[in-house]
Amino acid sequence: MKKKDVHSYTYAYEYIRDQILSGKIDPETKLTETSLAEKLGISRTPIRSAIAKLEQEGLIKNKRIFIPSSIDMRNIFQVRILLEGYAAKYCANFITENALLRLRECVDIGHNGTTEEIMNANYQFHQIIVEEANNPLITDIIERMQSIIYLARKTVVQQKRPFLIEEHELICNAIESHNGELAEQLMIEHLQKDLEFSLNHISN
Amino acid sequence: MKKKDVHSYTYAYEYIRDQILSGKIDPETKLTETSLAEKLGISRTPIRSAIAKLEQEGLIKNKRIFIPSSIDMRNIFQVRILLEGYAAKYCANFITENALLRLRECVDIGHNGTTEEIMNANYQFHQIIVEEANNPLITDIIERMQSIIYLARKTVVQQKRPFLIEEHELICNAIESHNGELAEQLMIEHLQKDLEFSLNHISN
DNA sequence: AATTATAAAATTGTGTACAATTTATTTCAT
DNA sequence: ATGAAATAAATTGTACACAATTTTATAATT
Repeated sequence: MKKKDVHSYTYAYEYIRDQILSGKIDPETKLTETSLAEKLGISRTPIRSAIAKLEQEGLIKNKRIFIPSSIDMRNIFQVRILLEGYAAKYCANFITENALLRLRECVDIGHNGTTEEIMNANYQFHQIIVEEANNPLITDIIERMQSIIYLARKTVVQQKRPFLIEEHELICNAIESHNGELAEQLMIEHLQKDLEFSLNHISN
Repeated sequence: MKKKDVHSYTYAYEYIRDQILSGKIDPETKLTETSLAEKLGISRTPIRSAIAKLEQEGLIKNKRIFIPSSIDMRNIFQVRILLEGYAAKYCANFITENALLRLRECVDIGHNGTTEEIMNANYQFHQIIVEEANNPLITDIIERMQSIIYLARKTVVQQKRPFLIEEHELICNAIESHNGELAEQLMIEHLQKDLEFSLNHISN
């Protein structure tokens, strides 16, 4: 699909990541460099790079798929609450006009879009807020957790958690009216509800 | 705890890391796999692993040493404030007796130790609080920032920032008396002062 | 049968050669 | 000289062979 991403290790990374996230790999199986290399028809070197990256993203641990426990999920969401809560508060004062428009668009898609579109809009909504916090480190940290966050988002969107979009809308409104404290509080509650719903609806 | 760390990539990692942190590498020079491999007398493969790790720790960027700007430092400390502030608050309720003792010991060493001992005690002080928050992800994130945090700590300790140890003592007291809100607030102010001092006393 | 010791297999770590790509240098036309 | 194009050099990406290590299976001892 890309021209620039001809590199084998990118290909391997995306392939393995998709296999894990779509649940096509039995969680028990050990991901060995050799077998993956054979399956993809490339050498072990790029496979190793790909696994290293997935390991630092927390999707793989000790060469095995890492399925987050409830506690792991709570830990991840605690970090999200701290960082995204801060980002929401910060946004209320410093968000750009353009970003606010895109944020509003995410809410709209949330109301009218297809499941796939909503999945993406949901991601974008949080991403915009994080990026508008103007702290690349925070963006990085959140980015690193995406693979696991994805699992929760899939659950929440596909199983249609109630008030999901309405909560986005409230956050959006709070940011628009420059109410940082409210935006932060709403974001915290929003994430807590996402967490609880995910834990009670373990899909795959 | 010390395993068979004969692995070349561990050796390479520690060597390169030390060279950077002690300022022995000119920030302009590009860290090429080949030249490092030659210098250390090993092959490029383990060098590559080492560089990948240092890159994800933020000490290297695009194969060049990453010297954090003032803005970068502020961003890093913003994350510390969020995570360590939370950890301090959490600690006030859930810290173990043993950890509290070790925390107190760090304060004592801060008063009486040598510069090197204080450096380590300072690290330990923050580390204990972070670990007692019982969230391995938070521990990981902080751990990943250590290399850069080290630069600030060196400045603060070696140039004897006023009230450094006293602030630790106050935080320790707040935790001991289960005053979470106070512990958090003190930690935030403590980190802010560390940041400002570091920015005004750029040592290397 | 359980436990330990030994051997075999699988897997990861490392070195090295070469290909692909990026970066630096030279050449040439204007 | 300046800038574009061509070329050379440096560097990274990949494959593969072999060594070191870890894991698994097998045998031996109690």
